[in-house]
Amino acid sequence: MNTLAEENYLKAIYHLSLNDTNVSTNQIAAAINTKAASVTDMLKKLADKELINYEKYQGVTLTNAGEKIALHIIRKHRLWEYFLVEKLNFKWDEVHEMAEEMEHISSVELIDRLDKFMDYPKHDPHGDPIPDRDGNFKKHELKPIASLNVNESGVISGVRDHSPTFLQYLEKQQLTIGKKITVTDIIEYDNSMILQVENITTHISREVAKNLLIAI
Amino acid sequence: MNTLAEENYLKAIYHLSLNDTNVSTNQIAAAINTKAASVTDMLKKLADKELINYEKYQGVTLTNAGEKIALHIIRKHRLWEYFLVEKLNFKWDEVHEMAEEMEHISSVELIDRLDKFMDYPKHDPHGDPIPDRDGNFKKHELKPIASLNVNESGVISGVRDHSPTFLQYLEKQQLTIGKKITVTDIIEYDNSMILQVENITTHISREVAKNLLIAI
DNA sequence: TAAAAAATTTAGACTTGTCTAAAAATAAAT
DNA sequence: ATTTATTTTTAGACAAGTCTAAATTTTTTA
Ligand SMILES: [Mn+2]
Ligand SMILES: [Mn+2]
Ligand SMILES: [Mn+2]
Ligand SMILES: [Mn+2]
Repeated sequence: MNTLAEENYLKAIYHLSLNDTNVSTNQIAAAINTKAASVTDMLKKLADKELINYEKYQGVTLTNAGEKIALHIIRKHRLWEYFLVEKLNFKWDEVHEMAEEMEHISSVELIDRLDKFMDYPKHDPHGDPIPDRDGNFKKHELKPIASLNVNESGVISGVRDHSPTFLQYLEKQQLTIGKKITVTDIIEYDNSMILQVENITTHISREVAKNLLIAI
Repeated sequence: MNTLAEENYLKAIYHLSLNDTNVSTNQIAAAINTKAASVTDMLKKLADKELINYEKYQGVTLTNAGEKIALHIIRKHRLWEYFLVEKLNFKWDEVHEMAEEMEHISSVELIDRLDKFMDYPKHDPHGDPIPDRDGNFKKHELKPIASLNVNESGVISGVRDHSPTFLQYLEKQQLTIGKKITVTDIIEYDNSMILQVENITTHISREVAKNLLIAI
């Protein structure tokens, strides 16, 4: 099949494609923690395998075959994260690095059985959708809490920043997936927000409000 | 830590050490499906890391550090096999190849939690002992059914051949781990054996009798 | 115990994936 | 529309792991 390195490139390109239609060499290099020259080498290999569309200097897009592989890796990543949290009781800020390794386990039958074992979860611990075995998922439309006005509310459904420190902060503030929040005030001076989270009042910075997402 | 290749070499050396104190280059090459020249290269690297004791032309033994790593990989392999059979309902002949990949997942915390999740199993689906987190396990003494005389009996506790075809054959004959068997007759002509397995009578070849193990 | 056979190691080469430094192309700024 | 800055690609090198073919060592056999 594909090497571990190839899989990581395809996954990175997929994620970057969500923000930009054409993904640049430098973007990939930054995402994957390598140098641009290394990326160029790999892009040639992936293009040879017809997993990406690549024109020199013009950036890349995934072909259907490439996207299918990327989605399968993401499916595995998110199912293993769900397993680690729901079955092995890890916290949501602890599972990403382990899933980075587990997503490369190749057996399709294994991942389908794991999916069934957990009763076909639709979202991972961070609120991200889990593709089914055919790569399909309903992409829920989300928006940042920062876009709300006073007295508007929503249900926390995702995060834009997956770093452990951010996730730990949210956990401490009880700002976790599924919680309903209401904006009770916005401080004009710094655009920070006062939230009502169930029966708790919390004050979050603009920065946090931009990275915490609610269902539309 | 150690690379995937290094881990596979250490594991192979460990398994071969159970039969011979000094493990030869050719034995390793056969076990790992490589050429002797490649093995020699790797032995030098492992010796540099002080994971094996290596003297040119004399074969190798594991150091304590090397054995510890090997046992940890074997622990992971067998725990994942147990998981696949007990939680995901795979058959005992289907899990080895998947475990060959999963045994390289690095997190120690993950494997300890998996161990706890399954309530600290002592043996994998093939009857092999699962080392604890310190590498300790009680090596059960086993002997082949072939060593029994007429009217002697024992409990099936392991296999000497782990190939899917052998395991499938055993499954079909109900000759699975935990079953009590009694030798009711031995055919002198070919040394094949008639077994009573609970309320079923089965006829097995000498070859099979040598590879099916019972607790002493 | 000397010759033959088998096992092991060395030498040199190849692939994958990475890097630095330099060249080329594109984009931005005057 | 040039010049300047940024991005991307090429050139050449390196480490890990493997291979074949040849040399060396050990073991076996006569
Ligand atoms: Mn993740
Ligand atoms: Mn996630
Ligand atoms: Mn196995
Ligand atoms: Mn096993």
